[in-house]
Amino acid sequence: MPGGNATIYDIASDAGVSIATVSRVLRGESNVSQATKEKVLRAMEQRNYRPSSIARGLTSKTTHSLGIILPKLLNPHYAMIFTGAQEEAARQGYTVSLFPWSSLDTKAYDPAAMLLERRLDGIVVCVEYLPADHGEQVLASLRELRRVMPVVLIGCVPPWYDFPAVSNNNAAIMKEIVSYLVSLGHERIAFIGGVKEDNDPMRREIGYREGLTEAHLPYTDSYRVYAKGTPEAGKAALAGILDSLRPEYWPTAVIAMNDLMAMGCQAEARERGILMPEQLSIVGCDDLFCAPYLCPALTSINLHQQRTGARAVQLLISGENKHEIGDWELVERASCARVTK
Amino acid sequence: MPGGNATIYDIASDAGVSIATVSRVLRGESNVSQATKEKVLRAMEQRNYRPSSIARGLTSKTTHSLGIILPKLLNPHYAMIFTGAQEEAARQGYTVSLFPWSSLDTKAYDPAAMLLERRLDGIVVCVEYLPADHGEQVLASLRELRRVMPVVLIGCVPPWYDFPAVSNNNAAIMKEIVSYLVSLGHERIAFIGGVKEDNDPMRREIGYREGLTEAHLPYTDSYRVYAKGTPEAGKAALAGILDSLRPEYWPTAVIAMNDLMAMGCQAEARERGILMPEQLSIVGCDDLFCAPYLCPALTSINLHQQRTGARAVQLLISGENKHEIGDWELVERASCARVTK
DNA sequence: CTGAAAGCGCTTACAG
DNA sequence: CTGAAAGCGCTTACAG
Repeated sequence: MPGGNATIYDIASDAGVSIATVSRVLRGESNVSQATKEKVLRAMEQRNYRPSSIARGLTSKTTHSLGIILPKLLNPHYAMIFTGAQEEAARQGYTVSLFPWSSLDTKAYDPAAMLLERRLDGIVVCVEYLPADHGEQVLASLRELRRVMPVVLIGCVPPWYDFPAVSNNNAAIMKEIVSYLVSLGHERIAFIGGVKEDNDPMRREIGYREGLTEAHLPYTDSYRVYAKGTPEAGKAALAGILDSLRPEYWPTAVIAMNDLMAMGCQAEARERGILMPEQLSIVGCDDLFCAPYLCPALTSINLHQQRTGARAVQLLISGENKHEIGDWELVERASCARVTK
Repeated sequence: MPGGNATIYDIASDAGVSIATVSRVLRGESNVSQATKEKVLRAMEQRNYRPSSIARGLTSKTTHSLGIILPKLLNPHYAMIFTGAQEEAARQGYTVSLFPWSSLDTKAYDPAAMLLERRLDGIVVCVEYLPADHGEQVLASLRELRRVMPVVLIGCVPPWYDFPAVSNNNAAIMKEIVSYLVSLGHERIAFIGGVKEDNDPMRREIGYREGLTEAHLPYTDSYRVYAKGTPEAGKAALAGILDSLRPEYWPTAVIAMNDLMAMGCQAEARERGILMPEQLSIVGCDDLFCAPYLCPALTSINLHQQRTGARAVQLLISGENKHEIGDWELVERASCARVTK
């Protein structure tokens, strides 16, 4: 047996000490004489001994393993969050396993699942959105989950949820995007994406309208389309706007909820022969790796997702009940242009 | 205590039976009378009892948790593999945690790490490439890892490695791409990407040259550039080719090792005002979600990565020592055109 | 069909 | 500074 199979008993007998002593040097306790410590260390080395984290977990009630619930790893936005979370976890000696939760927005989560049997030390939950019609249901699931293990939220988290979380001020982001487009002379600015959210004071809706108000621009229902965050949905959404309006009322700029939707918008505009950015400016969000390679290169919002994931893990491990708001930057690329009259 | 805290002892005493009996119904053994079974089930329900997979693991020597080692989750190619692996694992009651292994190609892996203490039931390792200069080193690491837990490989895996694996016939893929381009009239076909690989009989190099040979086209060193699989590297690689040749010798088509590199090639061509696909056809590989949204939409190879991940997990769990070769399809999009003379 | 007992590989008081 | 013993929550023979 090359290794991984020796137990604390083997080491103890090899070193001529008790298992309690071995356990002490294992955990780096100071109350062990230098001499015995070395004996034990040598024995462990020779056997290529690795303590079983699972046996350790049985007594210590801590598994050093975390979970993360994501809507969809295939969206690089979440891959970035996961990567940040995993790296931070590894740094602190934790492992993280993936639990997709595609049903977050439709069904109550069943905490009776695999999740519970794993005795995780905690879990990061990425909340994509809190639908107005059943946000309460989602919240209830989260609370139930929290009764059995520490939870840190990422995403849409109204302050009254009282969960440790790291989120973004989506309202502020949207407002800045609107201001940016206004500064380029845009007056007809569409906003595509997202379901009708609950009344999170930081929801995008708020910032979008505030931005318009500040610029003394009217809010128009025709420029606001609800759709889920996929390229296909983005494409269809823009098509819907264009089909419903006479060309002279077409928006000169559209803000997409995420880069995926923005990609779809580009595809639709391209098909229709709408020049970008001359006739249509587009802003996305998430700043995916492909944003610089789209046509035109997509202006987007860098959300520092890896940092977000890392912070969430830190909160989880430290147990702090903080709600942090991440910072972000508008990354200007070629997809936005000054309005030509 | 709402749940997750009851133990098998609680259930046993509630139901008025021994823990052995509880354990039996837990594991769904048949030799339990219907009556006691129901009593036990009721007790479990009332306590919201969830067996501890970690206690179970101590005795049964099986943790039902798998690992996956990826070069880089941020490349959607690997996110697809992971997703497929995770879904299949969940279906079979397994959990999978992520272990990035950025150092696979440079340093020997230290199996003494976290990996070992976790007592995983097995691990899927994605091998990006087997560098000619230290492929042996990588192989040695893999073998060492395998001494302590079951391993299934994904990626570049020469048959003589004798590992269970699911890989692609990269040679066949490359050959088909070359044939496809030849059928469009291309004669100067560049191949960008990958380090110099070891002598895997299915390596891309082989197929590339075979394709040329079959079309009675010369192999030209100037059209073969080694570079790693990032957009930046792809961009630089194409720039290198173009800078080194007089325009009349420029390739009319380039095959990129993956879509990431292809994106970089597009960017470089665009900057130089080279028309795509009229003056330059490009083929990628991996068929990332963004491929249809690039300009022009990128022709690529669909590798069925989710299926690959799922199969790897199946091999891991079943313990079969098979080497499977996944199938794939060329997905034609707008990035390739007939050569104009 | 059911139970008593040992054991999995650690940690944690408790003595000394 | 070190050891004997109990215990973590299960599974697994072994009896009956």
